[in-house]
Amino acid sequence: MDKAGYQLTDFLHGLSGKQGDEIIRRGTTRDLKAQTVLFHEGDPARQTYLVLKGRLKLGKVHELGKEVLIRYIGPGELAAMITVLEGRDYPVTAETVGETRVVGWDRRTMLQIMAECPQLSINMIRNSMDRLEDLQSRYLELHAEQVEKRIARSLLRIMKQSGRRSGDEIIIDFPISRQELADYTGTTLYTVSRTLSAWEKKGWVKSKRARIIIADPHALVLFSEKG
Amino acid sequence: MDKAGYQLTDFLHGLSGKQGDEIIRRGTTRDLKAQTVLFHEGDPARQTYLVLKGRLKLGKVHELGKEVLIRYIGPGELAAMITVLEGRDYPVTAETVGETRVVGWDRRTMLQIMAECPQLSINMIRNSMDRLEDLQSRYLELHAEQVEKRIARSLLRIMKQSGRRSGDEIIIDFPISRQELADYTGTTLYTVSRTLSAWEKKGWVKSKRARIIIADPHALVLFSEKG
DNA sequence: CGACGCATTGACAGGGCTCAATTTAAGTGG
DNA sequence: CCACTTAAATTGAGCCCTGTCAATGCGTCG
Repeated sequence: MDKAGYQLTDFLHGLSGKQGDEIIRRGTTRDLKAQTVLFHEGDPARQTYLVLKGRLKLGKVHELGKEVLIRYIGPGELAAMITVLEGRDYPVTAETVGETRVVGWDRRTMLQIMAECPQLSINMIRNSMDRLEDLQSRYLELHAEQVEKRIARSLLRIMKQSGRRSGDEIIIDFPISRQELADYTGTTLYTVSRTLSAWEKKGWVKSKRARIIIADPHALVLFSEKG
Repeated sequence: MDKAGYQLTDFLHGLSGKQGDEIIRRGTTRDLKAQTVLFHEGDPARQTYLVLKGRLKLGKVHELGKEVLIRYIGPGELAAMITVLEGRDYPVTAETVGETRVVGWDRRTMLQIMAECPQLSINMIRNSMDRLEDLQSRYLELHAEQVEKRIARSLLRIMKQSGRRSGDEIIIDFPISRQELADYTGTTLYTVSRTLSAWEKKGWVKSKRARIIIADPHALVLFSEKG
């Protein structure tokens, strides 16, 4: 959506095309189907992944059932840097959303590349600081804000990250279920469902099964900020 | 407490003493009194701080009153890296706990140092990944766990970070009020007070005004893990 | 000693989670 | 193209956890 924000978190930002190509060549590119699970079962090795196309859904599970959705990782962003730096498992689950292409590097290669190209380290810090800030805000909201407001903010956040404008409306262009929105917001699918129903009556959103269209972004923003 | 964990997050880890001294010399060392507020009012400039002694309390405020405590920053850790990398304000509040000594670098100096010494970037990434993971866990807990368990986990977390052993007991060796523990846990001081009172009857903790002693760490761990 | 801030405790209400029952929509195979 | 299956979404009812408010107690410091 926003090209500037994009490049800000882009792993390869600030490099020449040649350097970037070389770095990507040294990793293993893989095309993944929707709902492929990474990091755990079926994943060959501990690698750090760069998303080229599609989207990774990072989550964290508690005791059977309870789950939170940490973040969606879009093109240009890295996942599982921790495996490289600490050499241990990354304690989150990852699943692809839609057709996804990633590049993976193993620990040794990644450390080599970082040593050769300091700019990458800087980019990684920026990106992890951004994520930290994002999570800090959501942490605060989870404690301080009522569910409906939080749902609004979640929608807006996802919209900013992966929205596609169509006239006055904004379409979230990947499938997201009530359950997932609930996990992202920190609530239950029931509450999400009720809330979206209410908003649909007000004309703020339209939704089909796992598809959400924000019909009146302005109203949502107002609601999320004052209520 | 744990020297290994310490070095892991140490900004200067992996450098020779000489290099470290030189880097610190290029910043501005300052001694701060308890409850000095950083980052905002009274803070001369946007700087990145390294804590040498004492402790910084990072928080984030919502609308009047509501506040969450993001993290305590101990010796060897950095705060406000974002100001260096993005050149903008760091959206959290910081306050010193007890007598504290910090070194501050401005944006330009910091970038120079990083360029000269890539190891620092690596350390910064490690540290921010650790924090990210910590916050992810707390985010999950805030959503999935009941208050009492969360309070237990908060206490244990703080204990690990700043506990001092004394026989079987562990003393948290800086003053922490009910309100602060509540902000850290994501609850209210009333609930914290009730819970601590109950635990005191069970002999799990002892507490005086703003001082907490964990009398039976084992029981607390068991409780936090099962219930 | 008085005053202020921190802590305790009780009573109460309500937001939102839980559980259960339907309805709707999307696949699937004949 | 239609029955059939399965997953997602809706909606209602009830209740419990925990936040809110108010009153009181207690330790510390000027």
